[in-house]
Amino acid sequence: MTTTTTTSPPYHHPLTSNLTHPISQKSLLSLLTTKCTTSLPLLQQTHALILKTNHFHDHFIAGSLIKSYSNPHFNCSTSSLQLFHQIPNPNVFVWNSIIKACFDNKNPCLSLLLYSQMAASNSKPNKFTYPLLFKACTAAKSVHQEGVQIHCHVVKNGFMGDEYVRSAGIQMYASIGRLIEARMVHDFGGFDVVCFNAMIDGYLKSGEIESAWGLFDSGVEKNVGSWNAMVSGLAECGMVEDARKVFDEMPERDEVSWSGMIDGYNKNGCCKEALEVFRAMIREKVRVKKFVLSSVASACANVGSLDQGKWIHRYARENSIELDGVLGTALLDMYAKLGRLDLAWDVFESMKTKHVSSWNAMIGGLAMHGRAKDAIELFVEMEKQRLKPVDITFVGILNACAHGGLVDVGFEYFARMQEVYGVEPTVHHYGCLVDLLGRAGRLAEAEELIYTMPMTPSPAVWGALLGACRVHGNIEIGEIIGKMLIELDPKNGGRYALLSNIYAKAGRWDDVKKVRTLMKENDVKTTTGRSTIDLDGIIHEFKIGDSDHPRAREIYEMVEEMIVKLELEGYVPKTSEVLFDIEEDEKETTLWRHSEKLAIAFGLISTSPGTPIRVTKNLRICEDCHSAIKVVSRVYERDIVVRDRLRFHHFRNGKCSCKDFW
DNA sequence: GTAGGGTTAG
Repeated sequence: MTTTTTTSPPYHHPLTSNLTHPISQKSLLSLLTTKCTTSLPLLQQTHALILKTNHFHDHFIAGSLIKSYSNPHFNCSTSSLQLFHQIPNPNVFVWNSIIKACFDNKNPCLSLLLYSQMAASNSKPNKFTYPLLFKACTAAKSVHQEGVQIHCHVVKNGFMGDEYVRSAGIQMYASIGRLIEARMVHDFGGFDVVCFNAMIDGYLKSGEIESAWGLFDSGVEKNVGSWNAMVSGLAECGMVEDARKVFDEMPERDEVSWSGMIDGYNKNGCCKEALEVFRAMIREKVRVKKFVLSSVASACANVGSLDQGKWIHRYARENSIELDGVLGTALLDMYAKLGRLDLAWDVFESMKTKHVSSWNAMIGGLAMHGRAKDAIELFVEMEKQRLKPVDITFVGILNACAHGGLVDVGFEYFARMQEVYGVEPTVHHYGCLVDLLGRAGRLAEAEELIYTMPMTPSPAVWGALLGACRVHGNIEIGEIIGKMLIELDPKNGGRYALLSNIYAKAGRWDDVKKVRTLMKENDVKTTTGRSTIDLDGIIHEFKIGDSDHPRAREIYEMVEEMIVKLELEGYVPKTSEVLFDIEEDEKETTLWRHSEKLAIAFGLISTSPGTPIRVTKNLRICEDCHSAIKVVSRVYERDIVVRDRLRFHHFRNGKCSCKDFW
């Protein structure tokens, strides 16, 4: 590279300015695949360098450049297309690169269109082209049309012998439940383990568990991938115990097996088990890579384990595992969910590569803590950086507005989302709006919105209104919706609980009883309320009326003490929070056995005065616990942070950060 | 010379 002139400043490329010899293809490629994957400006400079050094006509360089620009987090896939159009007579590698670029940027239809142009050009597709096309058909939901055609092309052009081509074909057909076609592709030619694994995966994704077992036990030679497919697939079907059995019986395990098992537990809400598997993984000295760490961070977030979460973070640091867009996001989300917005923010700031999801997680985290204004400020910053917010970003913003009572601002953002960013509102966004109006007590408008929204309201949307009816004591609307919701979603225990609460609040105990009978008839399993508290890395879990804890006696003694102290302070139990009709004094006892109160009592006796107490609850916090904890925070002079299913409550000196608005 | 895991919402 010739760089220096004496008069004007030299052309200065930060990565290669000290090169004295002409730059080679190899070093350009190495730039593209390392430094340029995290920085758009560096990529643009490298692009300039490629043009300047006359390497652009090299198809391999040009294709790689397309690939670099197609990195979804740069959000500039148009650059890939523009580049592509500047390449005369692209070869198959260039075609494959642009087809993949479109696919990676969520434009699979364009991938298919480009394929038809490719077919008309001099370049013939190769074995790398077809797997991409099958995936594009899956994503474009056009398996029946283009998918079948491409399958024909594969046969005609003689690529059915390639196991990766067939494997992608199997996945494509299985994705829409066309298992017969998938099986035909699988059975083509001789046995191949790649296709075998894809077929197992396809069966399990379609819920055909018996068929998956049949194939798995058919006596052919399996590899780790086959066992892995069973582990993840079974867990995905909700059969996490069976997945565990397969995992235990595996002849050998690789990193995918371990992370599959951890994810499997996570997805089934068994976060404690997920963490146990992770600890076993460490014990067995399996090399931990960042893939696993992000799952584990998410498990820590769900189980409420701050100490373990910090351990993960430290582990990453000590093992030089970079906080990339995904792991960083998982960690910051974890800290936010563990009540440590400060640490979440540190991670967010330190991330070199922030994905849109990282911003989403940070905005969502602020929303969860009731920091509506900060969430909006961060969104504005995101706009300044010309990042394109997505649907989830607006879910976060609308939630922030709902929890902060900013009704008008919420609606402004809802409009902005469509007009400025072209994001189509989903049923989730409407759910947020209903929540927004409902919390603010504007129930009639919320109801009106449900009737006029452009899609069928999901049970969650009705649930938001029902929740609002409960908080604002609107029995008329609440009763109608409650009944309808139960009809719509008869297995969801939470719905019965809400309706029952509404009746109880109105003192209609006969109706409360009816709800209970209906629940029995419909054989509904309610989710047991569970509260956890993390003490020195050990998770203590409490259910309602729990007496399993080794210090149960002391805990209940503490509860007795709390009752006396709180009642002196004028606290009155909210007995309408009890689900069923029992005697009034019994109701109070039941309230005092709520899991969050037990956890706090345990926290009070096990930590020194002044230490903040952090409790995580799997359901929404009940109104009675909320008002009791406010008083506890004042009487015992403790900061108490309760995370419930939806948000954080920071109690201090008799007040809660949610301003009783949740 | 090109593939395959992980995060955010619900």
